Amino acid sequence: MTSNIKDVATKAGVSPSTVSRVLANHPRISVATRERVRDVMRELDYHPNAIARSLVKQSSQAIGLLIPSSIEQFFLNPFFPEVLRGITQIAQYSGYDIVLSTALHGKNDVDRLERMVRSKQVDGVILLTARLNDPLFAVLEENHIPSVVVGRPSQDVQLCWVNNDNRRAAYDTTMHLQKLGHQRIGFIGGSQELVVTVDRLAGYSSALQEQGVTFDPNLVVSGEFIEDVGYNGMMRLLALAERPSGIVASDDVLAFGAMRAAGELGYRIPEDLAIVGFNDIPLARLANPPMTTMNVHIYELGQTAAKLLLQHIEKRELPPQSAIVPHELVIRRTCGAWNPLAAYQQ
Amino acid sequence: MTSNIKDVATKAGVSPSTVSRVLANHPRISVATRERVRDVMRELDYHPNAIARSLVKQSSQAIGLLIPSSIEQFFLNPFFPEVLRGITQIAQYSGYDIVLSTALHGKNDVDRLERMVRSKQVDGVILLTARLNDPLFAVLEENHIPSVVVGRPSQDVQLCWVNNDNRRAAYDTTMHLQKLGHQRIGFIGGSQELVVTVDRLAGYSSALQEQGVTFDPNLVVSGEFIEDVGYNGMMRLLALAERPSGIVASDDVLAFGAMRAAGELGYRIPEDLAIVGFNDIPLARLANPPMTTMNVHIYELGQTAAKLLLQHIEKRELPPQSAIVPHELVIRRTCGAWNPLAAYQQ
DNA sequence: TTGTAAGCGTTATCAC
DNA sequence: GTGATAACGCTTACAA
Repeated sequence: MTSNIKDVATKAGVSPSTVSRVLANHPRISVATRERVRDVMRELDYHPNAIARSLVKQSSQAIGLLIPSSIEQFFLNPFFPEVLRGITQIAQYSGYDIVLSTALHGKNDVDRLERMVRSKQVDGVILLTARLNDPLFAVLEENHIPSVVVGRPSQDVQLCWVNNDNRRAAYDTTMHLQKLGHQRIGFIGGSQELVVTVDRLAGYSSALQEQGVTFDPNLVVSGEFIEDVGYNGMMRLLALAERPSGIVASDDVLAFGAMRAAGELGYRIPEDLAIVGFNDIPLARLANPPMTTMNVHIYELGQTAAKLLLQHIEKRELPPQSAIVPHELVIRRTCGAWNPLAAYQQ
Repeated sequence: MTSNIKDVATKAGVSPSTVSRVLANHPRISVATRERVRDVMRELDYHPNAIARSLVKQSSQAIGLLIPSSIEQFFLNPFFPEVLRGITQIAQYSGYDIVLSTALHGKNDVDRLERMVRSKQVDGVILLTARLNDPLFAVLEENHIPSVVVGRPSQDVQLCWVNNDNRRAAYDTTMHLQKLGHQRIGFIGGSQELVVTVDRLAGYSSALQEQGVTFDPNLVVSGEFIEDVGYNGMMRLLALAERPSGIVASDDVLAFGAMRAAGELGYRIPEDLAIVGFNDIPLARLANPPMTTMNVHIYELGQTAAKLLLQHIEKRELPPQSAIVPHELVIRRTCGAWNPLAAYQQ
């Protein structure tokens, strides 16, 4: 049916090893046989079996992504497709495939991760989220699996990671609102189990503290990274006796929800309420008004993670490394700081 | 280092085949040995090698996705993550992994597809776009690879596919605008090389025809599925001596671009200009004004594709099947047909 | 109920 | 330069 290396060898009148050598572009092989073997390959429409090769080479030329068990969460927020895009770009360039671990329905993340790495399906893994005290880190460390975490491991583990300086980034956004005169600033964040939430909350409160404002837990809401959470959170904040005049949202999707709530209640943005998001997703620019948001360079985050992983796959003895991807506040209209003359004031 | 089936066998005092049998939950195995082997597995922290298993079983329990060579295109439009989400959901449930074919930098799609399927890396493939006269279809057909196309193959091939009735869907959106009194309706679409574009264009013009309006090529623009194309397209249409009063955009991202252009030129939506999109991406609802758009149930498209593929992987002799996923116009504010009383008019 | 042995399609190590 | 031969780690007749 489908031909194998032996068929090619026989038909070309050589041994399988020779065929394997022309496959690998081995230098010490005569031009004549190389050509002949190549011809036969074409003739037989031969394609080497990647699985067999992986078995003997003990490497699959693939990197695994552990998708959070809630797939919904994963693909509904533009963050993930965008990291994936960065990862894919690097993988593509280096000839690595990407396998999405989805299997083992009903099993927990630890099992899924173990299976993926121990079964030799992939040469390394990228973790797409970092939870507080995440048991996955231990699995990676114990198994000495080349791996990179997108985010910051909360424990002290010997692992590679790529992150933003989230504390600083949140500090910067909060400070931006404070400089615009806001005293009472609310925070709408993701799950408190995520390291990123904790870090951004810390940055937010350190900015308050620096301005002599005491942290008010009533001004903080958190939940999943979905629009509804932003909507409901904003509703709750606006129902407060002393409502905030500015909002730091830890994700653009949350900010969108917050804007929708504010709009329904008749608040004008930015006149009555300033909102700053996080991520600078493509649609932030298209929002009405266009959204001020902290660009964390998600694509670069993905690229860097993949590069780091590939390095550690090729040289397994390399010590763990980490990288910080810079952030950058993109000032548009929702914070009230827009200056239409800026372009002329160089 | 990492233990294999032989280690387990030795330590448990049985043969490798016995270990293999307990792995496969073979019925005819004594409870005693099963327990003993299981204990040793745990003790040795044994995980079966998936690659070796694939080699002998001639199946990888993975399905491949051929990502369009322009990754940018792929992840930048919410359409793809959403199909992927549907596919992933089904794959997860059935214990299949997903491999994204990204490798072979610089090679063309045909090569990438051939490599993926012929190298036995995956048990089947899903094609995420259908181009006019796409050479990929022939590759799939010739190789008798279980496969499903998301979209409609333009040629007459013996392949599974899942699609919307795009002709009808575009007819419906166009008709919707016509019923609202629009005579001059523009069309902003994706690449003319995609079957989906051709189909929607056909539906658009058949609706015009039915209303006795002659098709005007000046009212049609097309390009990639990116926001800029919508923006520039709209600019061009609005520069026309006789500008359209309604727009059918073949993608919400295009519609967003169109709205931005209209806004910049001072046109009010829907008073001066009606716009209808396609896809109902999450942010369509959040647009300002909220966007009227044709929901094509992308998630279901992905699910159906995956289900079909899995069926054909398990029973390879099954004849090709196809499925149509229903569409549904979601009326919001950009078409001017919003009726705030609708909820009370049951 | 369990063991033996062949084989899945490659690559790597020696020879020559 | 090229060819035997032995892995790689598993499954599966066929025996026992």
